Amino acid sequence: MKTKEKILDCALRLYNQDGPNKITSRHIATELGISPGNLHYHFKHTDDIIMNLFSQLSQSFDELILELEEAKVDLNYLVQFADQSFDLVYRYRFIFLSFVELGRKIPAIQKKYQQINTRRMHEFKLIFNNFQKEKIFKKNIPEDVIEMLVTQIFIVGDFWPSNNALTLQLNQEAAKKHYANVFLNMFYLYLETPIQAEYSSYMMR
Amino acid sequence: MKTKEKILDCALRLYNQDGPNKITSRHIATELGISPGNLHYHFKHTDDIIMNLFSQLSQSFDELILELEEAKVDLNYLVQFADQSFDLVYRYRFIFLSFVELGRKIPAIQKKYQQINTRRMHEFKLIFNNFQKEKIFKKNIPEDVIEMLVTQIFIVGDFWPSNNALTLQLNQEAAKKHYANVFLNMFYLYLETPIQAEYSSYMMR
DNA sequence: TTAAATTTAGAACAAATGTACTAATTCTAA
DNA sequence: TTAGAATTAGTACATTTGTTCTAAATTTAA
Repeated sequence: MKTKEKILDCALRLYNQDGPNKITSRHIATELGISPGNLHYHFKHTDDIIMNLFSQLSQSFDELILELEEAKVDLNYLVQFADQSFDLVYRYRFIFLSFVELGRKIPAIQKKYQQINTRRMHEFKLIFNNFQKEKIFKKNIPEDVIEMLVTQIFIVGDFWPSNNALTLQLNQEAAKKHYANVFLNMFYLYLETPIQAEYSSYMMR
Repeated sequence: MKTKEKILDCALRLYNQDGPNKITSRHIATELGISPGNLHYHFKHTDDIIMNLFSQLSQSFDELILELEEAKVDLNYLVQFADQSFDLVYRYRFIFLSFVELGRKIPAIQKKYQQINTRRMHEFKLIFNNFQKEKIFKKNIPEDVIEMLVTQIFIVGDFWPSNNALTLQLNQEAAKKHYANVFLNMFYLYLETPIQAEYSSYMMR
């Protein structure tokens, strides 16, 4: 593996472990057994490492949403999307655990997040409208209640690692399972009654 | 006002403005026009200031929950509780915007948060069970769906300032209004159909 | 093989930051 | 009024951190 990749991998691991505030370029260099001079040859600024990791994350997210836009989304697909999203969020959890501070320090992060968020919120509104047409969702739900559901979904989807870190501190598998459940249950009551039963089986994985 | 109070007020303002990472004890001292020596006479460690502010917050929260535990909670009361909670969260928003990092740096913060969280989650489960008995909530909702609702509620309740900071960046009044709506709409579908209409009027404030 | 490019180590510098220390000033209570 | 306590200012020090610089080592390509 190239040194540049090694630095990114090591940084991701240390950031996830101790948070980006506690980890300095010297920590990363020491952990890798290279000199600080070498590290800064590959990344002039320490923030470039964080920005680089964020770019990895946002690219993966872009790909996920692109698939979503092009697929025929049914309930099954939605569960699968949630699964993949949760994996991604866990992999780069240090970003979500310090999102606001990173966004402040590195404006490009905040800007890109806004793009992704706008796009996925729009996409989910379409999906839910479609669910209503196809009688997966109940028909008689006010427009703005659905609108708010989308906001709720993404707050939970982005900040479950923070909730986990502050309370239960579940490990990867347990956390994923628990919060994917919390997430998917957000639209349980939106489902048509016959679908609810079918949907429950997804939950029992 | 005593110097100690002035320091706390000023720190709260600056932390809310720029985040606790960017603000040092020197910043606070300069802003107040006092010397760093003076500031550290009142707070030996910079983190003591943060801890002190967090104690203010958690005390207010404790009081809110105590009221909740002792009151006969109906829908009206719940809306009022949400309102007060949102005011409190906004007032100390810097904490919620950096919750995980602060919890890591100052373990007492994390510990106290866990206490509060356990308590309010327990209380909300009781309230919702009661709502089912009193036919405010629908009867045929699975136990664990209600259980998850409580988790969802507190993730949204604690991290709406983060979502706001990263996306819409609404100011105090607009943010409160918007996210209180998002929050209260989380249990719209849980309400018995006749109650839903009545409940809508609360939303239109 | 060898010259150029790339990579690396290690030292050094500057700025920031928490905090300790000392002396002066102000306040308080007898 | 005055001695002691509390408060304040200002300086200084140690540590951390990002970053730069120089020279050595290694790799690459002709």
